[in-house]
Amino acid sequence: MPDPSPGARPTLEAVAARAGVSRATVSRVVNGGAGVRQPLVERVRRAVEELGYIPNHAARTLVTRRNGAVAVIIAEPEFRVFSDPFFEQQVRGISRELTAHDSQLVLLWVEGAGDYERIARYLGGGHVDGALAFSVHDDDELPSIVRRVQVPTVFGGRPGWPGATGELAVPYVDADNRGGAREAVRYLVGQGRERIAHIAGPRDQTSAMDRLAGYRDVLLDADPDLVAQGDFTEESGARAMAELLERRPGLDAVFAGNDLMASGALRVLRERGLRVPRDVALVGFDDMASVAEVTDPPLTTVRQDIEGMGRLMVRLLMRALSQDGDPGAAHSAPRSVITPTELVRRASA
Amino acid sequence: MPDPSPGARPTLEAVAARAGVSRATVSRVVNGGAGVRQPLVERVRRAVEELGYIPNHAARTLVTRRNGAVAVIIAEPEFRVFSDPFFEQQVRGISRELTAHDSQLVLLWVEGAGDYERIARYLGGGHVDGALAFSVHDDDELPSIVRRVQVPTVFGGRPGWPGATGELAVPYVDADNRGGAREAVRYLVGQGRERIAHIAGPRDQTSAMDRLAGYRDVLLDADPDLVAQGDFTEESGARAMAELLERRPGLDAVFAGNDLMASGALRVLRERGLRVPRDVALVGFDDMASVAEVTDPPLTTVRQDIEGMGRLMVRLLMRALSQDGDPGAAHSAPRSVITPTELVRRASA
DNA sequence: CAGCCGCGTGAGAGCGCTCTCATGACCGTG
DNA sequence: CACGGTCATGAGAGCGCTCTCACGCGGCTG
Repeated sequence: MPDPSPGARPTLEAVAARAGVSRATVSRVVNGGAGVRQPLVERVRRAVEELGYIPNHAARTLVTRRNGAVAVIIAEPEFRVFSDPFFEQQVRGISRELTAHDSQLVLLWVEGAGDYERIARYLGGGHVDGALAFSVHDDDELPSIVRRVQVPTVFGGRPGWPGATGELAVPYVDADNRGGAREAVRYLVGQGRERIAHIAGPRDQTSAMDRLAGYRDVLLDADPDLVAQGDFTEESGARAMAELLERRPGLDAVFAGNDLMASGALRVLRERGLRVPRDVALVGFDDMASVAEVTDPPLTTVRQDIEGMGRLMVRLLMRALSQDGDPGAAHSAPRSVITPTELVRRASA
Repeated sequence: MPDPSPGARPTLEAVAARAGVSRATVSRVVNGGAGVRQPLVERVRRAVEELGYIPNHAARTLVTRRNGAVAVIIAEPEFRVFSDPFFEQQVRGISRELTAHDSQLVLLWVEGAGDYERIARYLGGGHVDGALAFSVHDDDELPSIVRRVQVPTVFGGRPGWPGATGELAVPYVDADNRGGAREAVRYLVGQGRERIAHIAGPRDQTSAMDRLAGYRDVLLDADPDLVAQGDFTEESGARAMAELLERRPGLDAVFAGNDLMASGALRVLRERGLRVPRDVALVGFDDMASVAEVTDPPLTTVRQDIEGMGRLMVRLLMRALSQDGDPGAAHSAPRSVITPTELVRRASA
C-alpha cells in the first residue's frame, strides 16, 4: 500500500519507504542531516516534500524529553495585566526570542489563588521545558511551586520574598531600578533642584522599593515628608502630588515612581497653576511611550529596555536548559541579570 | 528495585507495581476510574499520591491524538495588539473557558508576513487540537493556512475576504456590529437629532464596515458628507471630527465607530466650543471602560460582551472537536455566532 | 446444577519517533 | 594484497501511555 489511508498524516515510516531508506536515516535528515551522504539527503528531502511530512511532536517529545515549549505564567491579582504596555513589550520580547530558539509560548493565566494547583500540575506534567514568571507580589506562591515541581524557571523582576537573594534565590532579570532612580535624582540635583520629592510605588513591588532606595541613595538626608505613597496608577499619582503640595508647598522637583503616576502628578501641578519644569521639574520612570511622549510637556523619564529584558529571560532559561543534561553541571541555576537603564531627557525636567 | 533512580519521575508502571495491579487498571483510575471496583480505585489513588505520579503528556497524546491545547493566533500588523483592552478581555475569556475544558492556551504570535510558514508548520505538527484566530485584516493568510493544515479553527470577528460567507466560510464569533450601530443611530434619531454624522473605522475591518452599514440602514438617505473616515485611533477621530465640522457645521450628532475615535471627536468638539450633548450628541462603540467612563462627559456607547465572545469561541471550537471523531458528522463545521450588543446610556447623548 | 452472560481485570500491541549498536562498504597502510 | 579503521546506513529496542481483547469469576436463569 503506497498511500495508506490518504487522510492520515504520513509518518517517518512512510517517508522512509518512499525514499527507499530506513527510518533512522529519515530521522537523521529531518534533524539536520548530519552524517548522511548528500544524494540520500536529497532523496529524503524530496520524499518529505512530496508527502508533506511533518514530524509528530508528541512522539518526539516522548523519547527526547524535550518539548520545545516554555510556559509564561501570568498571575492576575487585579486589573492591569495584559493591557499594561510594559507587559506587552516583555511578552513580545519573550515571544521573539522563543521563536528564535524554536520554542513555543504556552500562556498560563493564573485565575486566582486557588488556581495554583492547576498550574503546579501542568508544570509538573512535563508539558513545558521551563517557565517564565513574573513575581508581582511578595507573597506569590509561584517560587515555591516551581521549586517543588522542579521546573527551571526565570523570573521577571526581582522577587521580593524573604531570602530571595540568599538561600531561596531564583534567577531573575530586572532593570537597574535603583541605579536608574539614582541617575534621575542626580540629574534633578544637577539642575539645581533643592527640594526633590518622590512619589513611591506599591510597597510590595520590589521595583518600586528599589526606586525609592535609589532616591534615598542620593538624598541621604531627605525630608521624609517629601515622599508620598502611590500605587503606580495615574490616579494615585495625582493624589500623592496633592498631598505633597500640601505638606511641602515649596518643593521644586518630583521624581515619580513611574510614568503613570508622573502623569497624574503633572495634572495636579497644572491645576494648581504650577509650571513644569519652571516651577517644578518632573521625572518619571519606564518611558512608557503611550504616556511619556504625549503629556504636555513630554516627560523626562528613565527608560528600560523592556523587550530586551524579555529576551534575556528566555536566554537565561535556555542556557539553564541546555546545561541540564550535562553531568557535573547539575543545578547550576542561571545567574540573575540586571539590565541598565537610561535617562531620557524631554521637556518636563 | 522498588524505587528506581529516585530523581526519575514515576511512570504508570511504577504506580501499578506499588498498587499491585496492572498498568491498564491504573490508567483507568487515572482517567476517571470508570469500571474499576472501589477498593482498587482507592488503592491506586493512594499509590499515585505516594509516588507523586503525574501522567506523561506526550505519551498520552501519542496514542490519543489529543493534546489538550489550543493555539491562539495573534497577527500583529503594527501596534495595538496586546495593549488593546478589547484584546485582553477576549483572551481572558478564552483562557477561562479553556481552563474549564482542561485545555491549555498556546500563544502564537505572528512576527510579520514571512512568519506564516512557521505557524503553518506548528499547526500542522499536531501540537494543538484546534486554533482560535483573529482575522484583523482582509488579506490575512490565516484562513487558507488553517484550511490547508486542517486544523479546526474559530475566528474572532467576521472574516472579510471574498467569499467568506459562502464557499470559503469559516466559523466565527462576532458582535452584532450592524445591529448595535442601528440601535445607536435610532437612539440619536429618537432624541430628535436630524443631522447625524458618522466617523467610520478602517475599511478593511469588517467590524468597522458593519457599523457603517448599520448607520446607513437607519439613515437610508444620509448625506455622504456626513461620513468621515477614521482608523479607530483617538487621533483619527479628532481629525475626522474637524473635517466633518468643516463640511457640515450644522451637524447635531455624531456616531463614532469606536470609543477611541469618539474621544478624539469629543476633544475637537470642546475645543470648538460646542457643548456635548447640548449642541452635538455623541455616541461611541465598544464601551471600553478606560475610555468611555473617563471622558467628560462620559460616553454613551454600544457595549459588547467581549469576554463572552472569547468564551464562545472556545465553546464553538470544543464542540467541533468533540464531533471530529464521530462518524457521519464529518466536517460539520461549527456555525458562526453573532452576539448581541447593548446601548449604554451615559451623558454624551 | 449446568450453562450463560456480564463485569472487572490483565496481557499485550502499538502510537511515531530517537538512538544505540551492529553491519558492511570503502579507504589507507604495511 | 591483507588488514584495521572509519564512516554511512539499517535493525531494533524502547519512551509512557491507551485501548482492544481475552480471560476468569460470580450470579442468574432454565
